[in-house]
Amino acid sequence: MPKPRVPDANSGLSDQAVSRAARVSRVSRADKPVRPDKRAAILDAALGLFSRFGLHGTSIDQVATRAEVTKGNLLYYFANKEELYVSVLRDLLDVWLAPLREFSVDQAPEQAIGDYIRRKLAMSRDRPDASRLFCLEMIQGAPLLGTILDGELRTLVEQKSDVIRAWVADGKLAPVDPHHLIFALWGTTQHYADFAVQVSALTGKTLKDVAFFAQTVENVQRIVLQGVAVR
Amino acid sequence: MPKPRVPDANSGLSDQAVSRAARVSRVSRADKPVRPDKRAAILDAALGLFSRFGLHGTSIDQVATRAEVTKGNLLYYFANKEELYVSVLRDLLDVWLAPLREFSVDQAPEQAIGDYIRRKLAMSRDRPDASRLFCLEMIQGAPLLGTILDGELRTLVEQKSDVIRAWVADGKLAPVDPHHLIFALWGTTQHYADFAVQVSALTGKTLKDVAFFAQTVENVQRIVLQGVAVR
DNA sequence: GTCTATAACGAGATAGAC
DNA sequence: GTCTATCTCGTTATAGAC
Repeated sequence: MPKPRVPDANSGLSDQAVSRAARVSRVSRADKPVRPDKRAAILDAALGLFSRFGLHGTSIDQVATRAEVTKGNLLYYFANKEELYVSVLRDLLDVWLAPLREFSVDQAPEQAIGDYIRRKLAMSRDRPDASRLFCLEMIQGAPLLGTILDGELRTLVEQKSDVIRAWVADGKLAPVDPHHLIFALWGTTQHYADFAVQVSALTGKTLKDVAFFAQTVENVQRIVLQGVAVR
Repeated sequence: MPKPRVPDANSGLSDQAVSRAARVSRVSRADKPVRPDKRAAILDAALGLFSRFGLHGTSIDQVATRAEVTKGNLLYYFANKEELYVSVLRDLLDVWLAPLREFSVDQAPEQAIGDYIRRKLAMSRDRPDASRLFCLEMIQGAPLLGTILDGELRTLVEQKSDVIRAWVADGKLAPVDPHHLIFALWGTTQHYADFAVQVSALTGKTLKDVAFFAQTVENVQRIVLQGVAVR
């Protein structure tokens, strides 16, 4: 039996690489949801589940159900479960690395670092699933991301580290090790995505809350910026 | 065949919740490793696997093999997989909360925060498995830890938050929101455990490396302490 | 308490009709 | 391209001998 689905309007979430326009299903005529391409719907459903329950905690059937396709159909698009998982990961890599790529050399250090914090926190707010998925990968030793990420990320990090080193040399920044500064930036910002449950349990708030988001940006910026400022 | 188990004195596991004397297997006569109690061996093996691959990524058989018991025997000690998992979690809770418990009211803020950073980083070094396991739990929405942790942790955090608030009120600390400061402390320190693969991929070092550990403590302390110092 | 054997089930993947 | 049916295997959990 065919199942009628509730249309569900697309409340435009627009701008930024951070957004996820392709995710939302649109309505064609009356009741039948139309997905531009089913592949994207599957990837999207998979992301949502993998990022919470991991590869083994998620069944193909669950993904299929969520994507509103059958298991058989899913396996027409993706040869097997692992291929699906890796596809999700690879598709997400650019989004994931975007904030660091934008880490600007041309700005003053406080500006560059402050902006980076804001972007990363926006990522934690808009794409917590991405954050969680990469976190899960890391915890397991990045078996499937290993090589892909290692080379690309390493290069990127070394680039940005050079910038930071230059700032320190120019006396524009307190003498911090670039790697540790970057880890601190990652740690403080990703925490709000990966430990969102804990954050909301303790504060009663979510980054979706506009005021709380602003307050978070402000606090993280204050701590880190003052932490690396020249006295 | 019944196997003779050496009673084996409990060589006091002494200092710090952070150490893990019970893990190491010892040799009795010639070649046979003797475990004080099998239950502990199972819990230990389970922790190692669960903290990497999660509940669903780990099979009972793998745990049994690692603990050097049979699957059947394991299920004599723990009724089912989930009970084993929860036992691991519960046994670890005190260890996990220890650093925050020691967060001292009697010290000066810089001292208290600096010490806390050191203790948390020592935890990331000595018990990365604990850190990873709780991280996995959080990512999944803490389904099994939820109530246990929520109440206890919440109380503890509120206590410490009051201390921080008092410091701020007394002008001993820059005006930071206690919650965000605590999140920053957690994020920066736990990152070295949960993302250890990434850290070692980018720096070539581990917290086990004495010099790197010292350097890490120093950098994190510098950033955070200067970040919350009164100007 | 500890073992082996096996029942019972879930999930990944394939086959083949439409 | 999409579906249903089915094969197959790994895993959980139980039964029962020792």
